[in-house]
Amino acid sequence: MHRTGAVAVVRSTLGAVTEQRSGRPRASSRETLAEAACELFLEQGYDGTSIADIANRAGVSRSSFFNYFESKADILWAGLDERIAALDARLADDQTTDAATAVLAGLTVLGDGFAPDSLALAIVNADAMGLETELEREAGVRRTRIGAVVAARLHRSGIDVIPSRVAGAAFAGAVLAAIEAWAHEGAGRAPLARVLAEGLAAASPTLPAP
Amino acid sequence: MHRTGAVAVVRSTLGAVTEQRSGRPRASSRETLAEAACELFLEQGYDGTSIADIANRAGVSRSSFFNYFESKADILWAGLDERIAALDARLADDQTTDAATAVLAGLTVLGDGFAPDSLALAIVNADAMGLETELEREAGVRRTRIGAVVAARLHRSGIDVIPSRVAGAAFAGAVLAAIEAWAHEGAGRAPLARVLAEGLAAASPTLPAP
DNA sequence: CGAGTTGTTGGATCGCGTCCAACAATACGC
DNA sequence: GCGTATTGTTGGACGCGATCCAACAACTCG
Repeated sequence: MHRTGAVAVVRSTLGAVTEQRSGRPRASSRETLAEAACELFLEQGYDGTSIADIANRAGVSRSSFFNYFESKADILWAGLDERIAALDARLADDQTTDAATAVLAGLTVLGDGFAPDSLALAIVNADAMGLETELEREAGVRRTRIGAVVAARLHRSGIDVIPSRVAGAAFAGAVLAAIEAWAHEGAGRAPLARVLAEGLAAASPTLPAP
Repeated sequence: MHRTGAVAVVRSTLGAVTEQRSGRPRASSRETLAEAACELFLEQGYDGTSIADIANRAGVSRSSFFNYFESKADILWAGLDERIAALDARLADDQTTDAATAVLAGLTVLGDGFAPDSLALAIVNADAMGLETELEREAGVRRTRIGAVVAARLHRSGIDVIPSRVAGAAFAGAVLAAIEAWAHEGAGRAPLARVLAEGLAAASPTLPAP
């Protein structure tokens, strides 16, 4: 069986680290597929675009699409999902006594460096893409996930279940409201941080008085 | 074309009002289908139960299922969805100056008389039914909807967009956290009102100081 | 009894998501 | 250079949710 783990690290002249694993190289990338998808969403709408269409424009087969994204909806949300996973790991490891500041810090870094990706594009062009209901559904999932992560951290620090969940929901709502506002005011121009700070401030009163 | 609107109201001896419309009577009901569905979910799991299975056990055809529910997921959420629609209508009509108390009152009546239906059963037996991810998804949709309704009412009264959405998210989280807690502590025993009040209290600090 | 209305049924269709076996392209040890 | 392990790609099949539609059935009313 696998003798070495079969991973070679190739260091280029500039020192950039490119992980070069054995086996056939990928024929495409998430970015390529996401671009193709967004083009098609604008041309034909979200529902009018099949996964086969997207794969076809990106030059891969329909089967391969699922090597890059778990579902059609994940095209738009993959970026945020990664950050939520990172937030989860961060808050789960956290040993601080002050859960409130840990949550605030975690959510702030979640927003830091958030790039205008396919999600921002989709929010702005939601009507043109026929995405209204789709975004409602999928935004709800992320709100739930963020809320659960935050609530778990708060509950671990001794806060009751219901207040923890309410606070989690408030902070999750702050994140998504901020993303939406940021996308609408031109994701490229202003950083997400400012509007996110406004949301976090609005949600903070749900935390127990210090 | 339709001459009278074709609706006859039949008043029984006890005064109960049964709307008797012209045309073929329904062969089943939401309740019958929901019961059949819950039985099957417990026996085979949610994913292992097809809509054909449900319709079959309830004694109707698969096609007819969609005359009663819009989707498989709606079997569990139809009850709450009706109340959300009522909340929406109530808050949209509301002319009160005090948006905060209007929201609190609206959410309280949303919880009043909430009966332990298929949703409560599903929450309690989520693991047995293999519903964990499904409930996460669908609960998120309702959280989003409640949050949007509340936020719209708050925003109409002059509160900024982001604080409105954060407060909406907090109150929506309160409702769903309350329903979940209520289901887990035996939906039949205690009324939803008490635990819901706890949630609303936890969410209230997101409202502007009076 | 006939007309209008409402509901049921089966079948067709479409797309998402899963699964799988066959095949292709790479790295590595020899 | 050659086998081998590994990783990806591809096409096809499948099941299921959901939509649509024409034909039919059951009821009310005049």
